Amino acid sequence: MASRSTQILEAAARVIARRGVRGLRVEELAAEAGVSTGLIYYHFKDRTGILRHTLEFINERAERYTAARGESGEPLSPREELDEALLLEFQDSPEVRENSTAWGELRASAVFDAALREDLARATLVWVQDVAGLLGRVRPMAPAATLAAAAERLTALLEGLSMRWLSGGLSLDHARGLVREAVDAELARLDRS
Amino acid sequence: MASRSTQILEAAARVIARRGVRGLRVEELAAEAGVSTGLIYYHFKDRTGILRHTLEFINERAERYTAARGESGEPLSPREELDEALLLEFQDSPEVRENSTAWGELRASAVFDAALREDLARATLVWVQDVAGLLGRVRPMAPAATLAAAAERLTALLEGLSMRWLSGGLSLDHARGLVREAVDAELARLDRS
DNA sequence: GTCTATAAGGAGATAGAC
DNA sequence: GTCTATCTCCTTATAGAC
Repeated sequence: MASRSTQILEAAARVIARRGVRGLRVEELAAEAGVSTGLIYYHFKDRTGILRHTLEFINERAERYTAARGESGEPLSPREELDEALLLEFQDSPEVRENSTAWGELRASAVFDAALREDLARATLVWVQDVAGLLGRVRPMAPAATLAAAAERLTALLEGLSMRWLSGGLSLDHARGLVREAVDAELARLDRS
Repeated sequence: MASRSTQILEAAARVIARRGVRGLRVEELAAEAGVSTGLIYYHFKDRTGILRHTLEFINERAERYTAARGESGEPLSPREELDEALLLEFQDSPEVRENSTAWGELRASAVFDAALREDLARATLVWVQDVAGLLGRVRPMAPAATLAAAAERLTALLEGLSMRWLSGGLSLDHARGLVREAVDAELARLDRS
């Protein structure tokens, strides 16, 4: 039941992955979606409207594949769940790449656009708390503040590595290895505190 | 003895800190530098040339303040040197903020602009090796590959935290605390490998 | 080396037919 | 709802005078 709007937003995610938020051209989006530029303005008012709806669309989609992680397959140990949740960002599926790219673009745009900061801060907080929760299941005795700090570092590291991956300076395999070792290092640190 | 080129590049760093790489307009740069657009094209050929030279300029400036760190004041222990080198990125001086902003912009732009990727990868490598060298002086017995991986993580973490700082989601003090703890965690991991 | 003026080509947005 | 055609502004980049 992909409506016209959805069809355009899916195309927008692809175009943003290819050109970035600030490289998105309405005409290219129209071609990608197989519609006219006029129709896009009919549905989304203006360029900013396109962007806002696309970012919303992308967040919903990310929630969907994050949730799907737990449901399928055999039950995992807490450590395995943690690893999986973090490594989810380093897969070469178009959907993950599109989401990572858009997230990085959103983060970079927020530096110059106050309007984006609040949404981004909220989404970041949710992510950090999610990771802190997973860490807490691996080290149940660790204090909450320590878990939160470790989660902040791991998620910030993921963002940093993700940008290096997307900008071509880091292979997926290498990134995944670095993430695993970072989890090791953080867990070891939790044991000592 | 600031030459005209230098004057333009300093202005470019300020404009990029304000508008981003993709928000940089040659006309605004000209106004900021107090010169004409024509002169800018005379010196830098085209928009990409401006960007490339600005990246270079920023890296040199960062190296300068990185180098200046060691010279002044009392001699530091290897661990103190490492901490200082990493914490250098989290100061609220205009110069540091400009450098961090520009670096983040260039990283984000490189995702969509192949012309920037090579320079950026080279600059990243230099940085990683510098940090690996400092780590090696703290843990002289650690294997080079292990040091390199730790340096990759620490620098990627710095990039991630830096973006959060600049996009308003993280205070400088908090960022500095997280960096210190990350160094702890990485050093502890080096001891176990 | 530096400026002024302007060509040339995007890119966002709208009008009006169907 | 959807398309075609087009208007207008903005931006890069160059030409030519000084």
